[in-house]
Amino acid sequence: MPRLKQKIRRITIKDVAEFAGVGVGTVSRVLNNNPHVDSKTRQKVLDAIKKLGYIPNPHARRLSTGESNLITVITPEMKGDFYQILLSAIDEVLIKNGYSSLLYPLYNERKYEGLKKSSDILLSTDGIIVDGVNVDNILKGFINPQTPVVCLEQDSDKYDSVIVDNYYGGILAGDYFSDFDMDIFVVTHRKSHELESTVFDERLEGFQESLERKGRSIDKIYYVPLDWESTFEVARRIFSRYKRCAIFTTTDYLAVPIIEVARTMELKVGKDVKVCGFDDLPIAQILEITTIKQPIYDMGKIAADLLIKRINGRIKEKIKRYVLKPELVVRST
Amino acid sequence: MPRLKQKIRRITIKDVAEFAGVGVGTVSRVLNNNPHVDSKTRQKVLDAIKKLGYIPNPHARRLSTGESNLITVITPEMKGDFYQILLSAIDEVLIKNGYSSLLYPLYNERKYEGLKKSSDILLSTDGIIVDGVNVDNILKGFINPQTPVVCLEQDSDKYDSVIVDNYYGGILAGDYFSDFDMDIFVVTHRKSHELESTVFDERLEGFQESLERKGRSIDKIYYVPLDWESTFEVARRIFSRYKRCAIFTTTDYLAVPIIEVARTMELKVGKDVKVCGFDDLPIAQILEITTIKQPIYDMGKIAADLLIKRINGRIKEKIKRYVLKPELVVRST
DNA sequence: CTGAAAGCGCTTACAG
DNA sequence: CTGAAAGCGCTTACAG
Repeated sequence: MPRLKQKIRRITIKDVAEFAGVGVGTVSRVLNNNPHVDSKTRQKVLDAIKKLGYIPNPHARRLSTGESNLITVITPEMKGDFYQILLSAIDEVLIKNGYSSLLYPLYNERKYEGLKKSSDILLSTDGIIVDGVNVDNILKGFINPQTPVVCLEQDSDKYDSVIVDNYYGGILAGDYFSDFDMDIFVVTHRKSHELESTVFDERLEGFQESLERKGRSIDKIYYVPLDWESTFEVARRIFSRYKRCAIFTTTDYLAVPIIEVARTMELKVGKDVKVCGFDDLPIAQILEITTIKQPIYDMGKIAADLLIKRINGRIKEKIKRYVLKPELVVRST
Repeated sequence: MPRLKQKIRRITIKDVAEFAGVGVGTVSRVLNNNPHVDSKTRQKVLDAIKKLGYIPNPHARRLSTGESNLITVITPEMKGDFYQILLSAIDEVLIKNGYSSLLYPLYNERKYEGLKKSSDILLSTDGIIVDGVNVDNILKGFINPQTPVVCLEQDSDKYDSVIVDNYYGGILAGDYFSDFDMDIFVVTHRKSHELESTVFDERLEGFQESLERKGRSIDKIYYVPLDWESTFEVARRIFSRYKRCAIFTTTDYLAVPIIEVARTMELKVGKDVKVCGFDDLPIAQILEITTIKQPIYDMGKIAADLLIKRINGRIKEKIKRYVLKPELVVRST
């Protein structure tokens, strides 16, 4: 005889059934919009629910059905427009299929540890989408082997993956820049932490490779943290010496301060100063930045679709792998 | 006889018990680190768990205990350092008390609707922290009346709240500026959406009030969206006319582009151009921006502490209300 | 269309 | 220290 510890008794489906004078099964059917319920009975139940202020217990439902209708979405961070778009795309697909997303951004070291420790969150969902970070370390042994996982922006030989050909994107930028008769600089970010993405390096490599093929080379690479403070400094340093140059930034995010400094210094951006970013973030569209467009929305959509299909067992193949191609979008910079 | 739909059978506590030759109760005790288990028995169980690859089912646990050890954290968005700090502070308290946070950022309209509709997420947690957005609309009727709620940066006459005196912060900035013998401008953001915060207006009001008391007034208010693109434009417009002025931005975030433009135009920031922000974000510390410091970390910590205490029934009062005072931090701008 | 009942996988007071 | 069993609040196949 457990549970003597006096808890506040919640209103349950049983209370509703009693009040409405029906069986619990009928209440459950009403709750689940089962059409095989007489409309009068349905109304009685609905009234009882309202009267008693009944609120269903999702845990009981999940235990009973074996499904949570929840999807865990793990991201390395959550700042910036990129994730806004990605998550919107994912949410759209999930909602359409009756799922909700459970966001788990690893915005600090502790959050990462927390994931390893209290895998409770991962265990309670029907599927997992992991962006950017290497999952095999994190998930191994913590989740049910049956739980489907889709990797985004990260290769995996264990799970499905949706990746973007960042190297190819770099090539595109390099091909575009190789015609310019000016010094070529790169402003990029160097991975400084296990959890950070390697995409910047891949983009840089492609860029370098393309230039070499065309007999050109990078005149200088500036490494900056992923923030604007430092990039402003770099931009001022560059433009105090060079009034004419081409700059490739491995993300649009870093292009912004550069363009702003150039404009403030009254340099002709798009003519004397060429800038090409990467990602095609909303800010690149607003500021009309030439960029390598990454299909962020598609990435999210494809990943979510894939996961849903896996959950429903609608995929036969062992492991699926999507490689999306970025494209050059020439705008005014 | 339900559940004929052939599901992949999970390994359960029962399998482990059988394999280890003990009762399920004992397995449960091992799982929950109950000290009253013989160390040999414990080892047998542990071996069985490993052998079978057993993974506990959190839904069953939650149904049984009536607790989820989960806290929902609702924020109006998730961009920027502010939330990083706030969430870190909250997480720290939660983890210490054995809880995990479930992040629910309302980063778009759909997400907001989703919250109203699928209240599943809210229903499954032991408590809720809501930042910025007005909760009464959202939560009314959706959550258990027993579920404790703490409002952050938002007053409530229904729930506990932790707020910052933004008006007073504006006063502080006004008092500071009133001595400067130069034109005074404000760059701020106007609430354009139900979900946006009203803190900027409160700060502006305090600022205005203080200046009036000192016989001064704002020469011009610039309203911008909460992004840097527009703020750059505004900054260039201001500095093309005024080489000497004092600018109050209702958040540090907006101070950054202003300072950068001023510096790039080689104006003397801190001497000819005075800038005071609000929040004391990390960026304000890095760029040494004078600001009105908001105790972000404390806000999160106090809110989380309060919620935990509520959950544990350690608070008698009907409604608790904390009002934190911001303070002026004079740095180099 | 509807009710009674089994079962989902745990926890825990009880009785050894 | 340990096992048997009740109970958490749902869903659903079964038999009307």
